[in-house]
Amino acid sequence: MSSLPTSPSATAANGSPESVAPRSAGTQPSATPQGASPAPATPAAAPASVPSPTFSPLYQQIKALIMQSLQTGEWKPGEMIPSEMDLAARYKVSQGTVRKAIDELAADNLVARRQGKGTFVTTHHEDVVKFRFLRLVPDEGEPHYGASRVLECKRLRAPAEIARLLDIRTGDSVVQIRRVLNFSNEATVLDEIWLLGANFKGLTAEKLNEWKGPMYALFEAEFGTRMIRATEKIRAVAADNTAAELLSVEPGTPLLSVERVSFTYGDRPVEVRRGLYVTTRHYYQNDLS
Amino acid sequence: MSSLPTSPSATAANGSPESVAPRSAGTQPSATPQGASPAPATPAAAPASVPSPTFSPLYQQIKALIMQSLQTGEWKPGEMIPSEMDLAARYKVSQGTVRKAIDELAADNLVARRQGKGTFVTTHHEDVVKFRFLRLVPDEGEPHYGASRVLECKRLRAPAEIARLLDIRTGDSVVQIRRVLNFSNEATVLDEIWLLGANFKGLTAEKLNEWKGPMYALFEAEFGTRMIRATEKIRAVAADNTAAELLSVEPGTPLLSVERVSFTYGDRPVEVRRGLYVTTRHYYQNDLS
DNA sequence: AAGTGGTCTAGACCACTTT
DNA sequence: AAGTGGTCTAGACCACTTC
Repeated sequence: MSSLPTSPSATAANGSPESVAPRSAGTQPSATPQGASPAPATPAAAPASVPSPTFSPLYQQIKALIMQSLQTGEWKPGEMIPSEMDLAARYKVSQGTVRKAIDELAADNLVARRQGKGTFVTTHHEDVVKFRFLRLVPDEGEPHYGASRVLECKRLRAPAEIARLLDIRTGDSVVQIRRVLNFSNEATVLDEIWLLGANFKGLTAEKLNEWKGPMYALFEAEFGTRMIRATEKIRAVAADNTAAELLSVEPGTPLLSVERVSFTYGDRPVEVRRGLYVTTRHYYQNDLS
Repeated sequence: MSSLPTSPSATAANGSPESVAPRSAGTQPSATPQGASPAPATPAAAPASVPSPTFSPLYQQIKALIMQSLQTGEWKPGEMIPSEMDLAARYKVSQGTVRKAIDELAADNLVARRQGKGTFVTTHHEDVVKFRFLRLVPDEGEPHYGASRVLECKRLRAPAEIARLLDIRTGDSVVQIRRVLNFSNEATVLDEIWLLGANFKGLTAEKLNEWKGPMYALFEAEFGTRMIRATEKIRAVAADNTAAELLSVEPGTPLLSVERVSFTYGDRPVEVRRGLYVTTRHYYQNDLS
């Protein structure tokens, strides 16, 4: 939520809302590229003061500006963002600085660079992204996504625990979904999902069932809510009667319990999900590095 | 294992084994910084030939060279590597190119930069690194590492499955370790570990029990084998009688099964590990991004 | 041919740490 | 004060894609 971080010399509100720093726009690199002193009388003495309360490098500020444009939908998922040269001109910084900002956005998987083509906003429609958020891999053969069967989709008031995780108040509106995922015709995942009510008005079981493809792609396309990060807490639990029946296993069968909180821009939590995975013919893949 | 990749213009064997490219070493940036043209008569026409069979950017070659020095132990875990300027002089490239190489090594967690101090080889003695390889977090309180009780440590011939994962032949020598990890005085992890026999001559239960600290730190310090990456396959399983007894749970209790393969330099597997985690008061933490 | 991202260089200055 | 990594710039050229 923080807007432009204050920078000792590089930032100071000037006229243009797009311009980041009041730097000398001339091609000649002046003696003080960082911080155009508004007091031209003492050009050399001015910028030494103020040892910077909250220093933020230029490229971080550019990154924040680009992220803001992503959030507001100026550049939508799947679209190309302006070229590095264009962004450099827009923000009045060098191409190298824009480059470094985009480097970080690419590392965060918010955008993807394609040489010769441009830089594109990532989307949950891509195969690559799917595997980032569903790490269940079959023992044999390639990952394959079966159909999602929605059992339930209703609005209700958030229980205390869910509200806490979503950073809302107990009783605030949430949407609850329950569904079963089949992998090669075997019930493999039972999901219980809570979504921020405010962000998902009009979400129904029909919409979910009609949708072919990842649920997050639907959220992104129809509700303008893009999941960009998640944390998971994984445990082994025993199947209760309900889960056992829905997953066609014996009660007491060990299941992987995956509690996920997903975040959108600004690190705002928008989804809590509790998945129960049958791991007899699949496993949860993780890489440590 | 691949040595210096061939590069169209930037690479060609010259005298110095350290020098990467036969570029003009003069301080004056010549008209052709890429590929010093020996024929100054036709400056624009020369370098177009040879469309590069296996192109590899300079900084990748530098990265490989630095990694080689890490592997051979020229710079040991915990030590500082030469400054960017020194490395630039050594490899006869610009500081910016060295910088980019180190950037990637830092992203891979092979080195860590510390502003004002230098760049240091990472080590498993650091707290930060521990959490990269042991992701079990208590429900309440801070992560705390209890003592490791070694049940067994013996040499044996690799079973087929282990041999396959370690990329050796069935029957080749391996070291097998079994141990229990206590977290705040509760048995929480039961590990069964297989190590490449060739790399761990002289490893005994005594050495393991005397060692205070992470096992990987011992491997790194005493056996020159540094784990830099691992993959894990996670499942939920039921405790058998042996595991139940050692972990003080009822037989049949759901446990997290974590099958890990760890790799050292050159992506060579050196360890296979099967852990059984009690997840009643702890959970496996994972971040998706 | 033109436009995109990717690499490489050189030099300036800043921030941090140690001497 | 000196040395380290961190930021920023400007310009050149390369590789890939599209027109």
